[in-house]
Amino acid sequence: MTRNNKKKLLDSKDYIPHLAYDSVIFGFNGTQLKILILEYHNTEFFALPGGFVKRGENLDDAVKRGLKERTGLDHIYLEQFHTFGSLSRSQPEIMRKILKENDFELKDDYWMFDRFISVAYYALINYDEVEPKPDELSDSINWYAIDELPPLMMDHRKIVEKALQVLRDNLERKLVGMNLLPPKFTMKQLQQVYECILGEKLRRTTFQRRLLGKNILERHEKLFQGKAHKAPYLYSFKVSNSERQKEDKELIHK
Amino acid sequence: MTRNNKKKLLDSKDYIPHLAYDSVIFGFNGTQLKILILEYHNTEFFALPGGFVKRGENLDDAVKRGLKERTGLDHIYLEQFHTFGSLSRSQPEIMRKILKENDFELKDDYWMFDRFISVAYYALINYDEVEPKPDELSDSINWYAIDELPPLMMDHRKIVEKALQVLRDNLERKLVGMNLLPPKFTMKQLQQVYECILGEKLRRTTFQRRLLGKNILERHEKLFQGKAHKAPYLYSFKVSNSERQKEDKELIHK
DNA sequence: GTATTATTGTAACAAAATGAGACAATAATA
DNA sequence: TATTATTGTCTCATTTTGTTACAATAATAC
Repeated sequence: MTRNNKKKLLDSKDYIPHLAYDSVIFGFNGTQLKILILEYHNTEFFALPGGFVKRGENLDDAVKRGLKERTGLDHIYLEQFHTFGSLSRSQPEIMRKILKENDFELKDDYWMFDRFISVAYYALINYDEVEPKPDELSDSINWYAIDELPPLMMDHRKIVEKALQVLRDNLERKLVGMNLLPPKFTMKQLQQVYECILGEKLRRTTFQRRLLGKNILERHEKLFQGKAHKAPYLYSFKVSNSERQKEDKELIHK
Repeated sequence: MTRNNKKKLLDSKDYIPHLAYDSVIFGFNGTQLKILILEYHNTEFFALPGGFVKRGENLDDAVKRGLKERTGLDHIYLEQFHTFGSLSRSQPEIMRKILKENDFELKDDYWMFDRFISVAYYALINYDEVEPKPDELSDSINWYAIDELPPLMMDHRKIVEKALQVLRDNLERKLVGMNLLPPKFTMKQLQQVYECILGEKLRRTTFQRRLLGKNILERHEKLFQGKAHKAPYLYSFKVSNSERQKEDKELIHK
């Protein structure tokens, strides 16, 4: 595509103006808690994956659509956690630069340059199942450990921090581990998820006793890792992922 | 005002389209947990107090403005808890009826008949300090006990239930009691707030020991109620209301 | 005055949950 | 066969919570 053949902008008629969403997509690589960050072409702007809501589309569905496009995954564990609506968060010059560097034809009154209120969601996905795909506007989409994030544009840093705070609060109640780990995992892996999210070390024996005491884990065969020590058992959550999500929904809409 | 002299509609130029807020305003009358519900003129529509966001206004400020108008109170404890964005929640015929019964001139393409996404907040206020005022559109605004609500319009019932669910989750962490009680209160009053929110009875001695153990209460003089038994002490929260809110804000925005 | 009544504050003991350390079991390796 | 690192579990101490008991006390009845 050449500079003379500009790309067509998204039509304002198709989208709800002033409303966007941003998603904090968490994954666990076995050691670190990471999130997906994209970088826009030629701008050095790092940002959370986000998008807009179509006029005939449920808010939740818009977010699911965006996640599907970026990760290829359906049925992702998703939770809305805050809506960011301050005036100061809108910076039209940033959006202008992004579109310009992506060879879009620009109009001064284009709807994307308006003020936006953004509904933020976090998603929990199985790191290994995903091959993130950059979209049309972005150079790359990559995993970044939560304590090694690049400088993020606009208020995206605040959004990530709020997501982490809510994730922590939900750690026990929502069985967060289930959505960040493969179906079968060792007790050590589960503990590492907890430690990454809480940002502190936990006592091994207490953790094991407490988790087993909850009666939510099923024990399976041992995992022989080829290491010179006793092999750990594999565990899975008793309630399946999808059932658990259904329960949460029922709680919400009851 | 006569039928010939129709009222002027709010101008779409002043407000962000498709975006509204609703507020679940909790108060405690000493026995029951209540919320403020308004009834629109001549419609039998019961609804949560809500409003719209001005184009040059922070989302949070819009909600504070609405609360101030309805309760006369500044510096209310306020927490955003969910954004409702499903397609099915929008019912333009309801808004049409409300405006019609209030003698507004109607236009078919009026912005208020569009789809709305609503950001929901809950507020905690001291029941006794407030004299709720109906606005232009509503006959009345009254306290209703949470288990004796009238049928609410649109999805407002769901909004209330979600508010209660979040309030429960926040009960310990956010010192909810502080904002629902007068500055000085008895242990029994505090326990009643907890019981109303949780919807279950608590054991008196355990509750007292646990709350005193937290070291957040200050003991003051006794309250002589003229009853034939030992007079209870009055307590207050050690951290003042406003300081506590500041802490929460810092947590959020840090 | 004195006994009665209802409620409050706290102590005392039991039960449950958690902290901290010890130790046997066990895969691979030397 | 001994060694090594890690895992699963046990034990005992500590803390928290559940439960019961009981003394203190403000008003009232007598």
